[in-house]
Amino acid sequence: MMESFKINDKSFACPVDLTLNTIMGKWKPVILNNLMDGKKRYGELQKLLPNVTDRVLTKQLRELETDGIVTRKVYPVVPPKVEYSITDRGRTIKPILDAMCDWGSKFKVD
Amino acid sequence: MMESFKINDKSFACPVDLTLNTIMGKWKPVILNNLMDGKKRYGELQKLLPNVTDRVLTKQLRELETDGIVTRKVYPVVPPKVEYSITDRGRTIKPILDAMCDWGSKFKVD
DNA sequence: TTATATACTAACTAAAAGGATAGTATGTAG
DNA sequence: CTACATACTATCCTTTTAGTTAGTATATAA
Repeated sequence: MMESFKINDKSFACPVDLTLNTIMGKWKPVILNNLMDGKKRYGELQKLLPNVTDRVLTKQLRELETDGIVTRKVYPVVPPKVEYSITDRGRTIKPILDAMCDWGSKFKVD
Repeated sequence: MMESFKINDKSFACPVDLTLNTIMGKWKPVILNNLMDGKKRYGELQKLLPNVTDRVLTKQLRELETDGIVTRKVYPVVPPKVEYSITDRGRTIKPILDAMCDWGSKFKVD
């Protein structure tokens, strides 16, 4: 049988593919970088990422949640209050983000 | 003025975005991993990646070439012979691929 | 009673990425 | 003269991803 890599029911033949699939998404790296500094409410994330729409922000957060990278904590209050934080698994992604940051930084201009 | 990161005329506000944009593409990581072992002819890559079509393989190779990650050497013979190899810049991506490989490997199942 | 704040959801559109299939160019071997 | 090998290119289609705009729920404050 062929070896495979699984994260919440999605299967990949190659570990790199699994990783890319998990942390890709136009806004996921920024979201993660922000959450590395501590938990954030939905509205805070909105302000930190002014160019992402609600629909997309929510979607990326849900995917990260499904993959066990972030947790979503809902407070039963009105108006609603929801906090997002990074999980332990999520923290293990940091070396990758750092490596990507280092590589990309070599292309800085003025 | 805002800082930015540029790779062949594409601008990014964040180094991670530049990196993702450069190495993303469904087949780029595999292509790169294969080229790390040494140059390959087009037909060899085709055999190594049996699930990618010509159109897409060519496209990914061209993008990698444009970004200075691989070089394309054409021999003026018939039938054609073209060799792809990784550049020095391309080799610097290895730590990222390795980090992604390590992370994804934690999700291995039987 | 009305407005407010917050975190969404719905319906739709647009753009990007990837895939399928078929075809092209041409020196050389037979 | 014909077939062959190789590395593509051209069309068209499907899927995936992202973006736009508008709307919802509801305890509380005024």
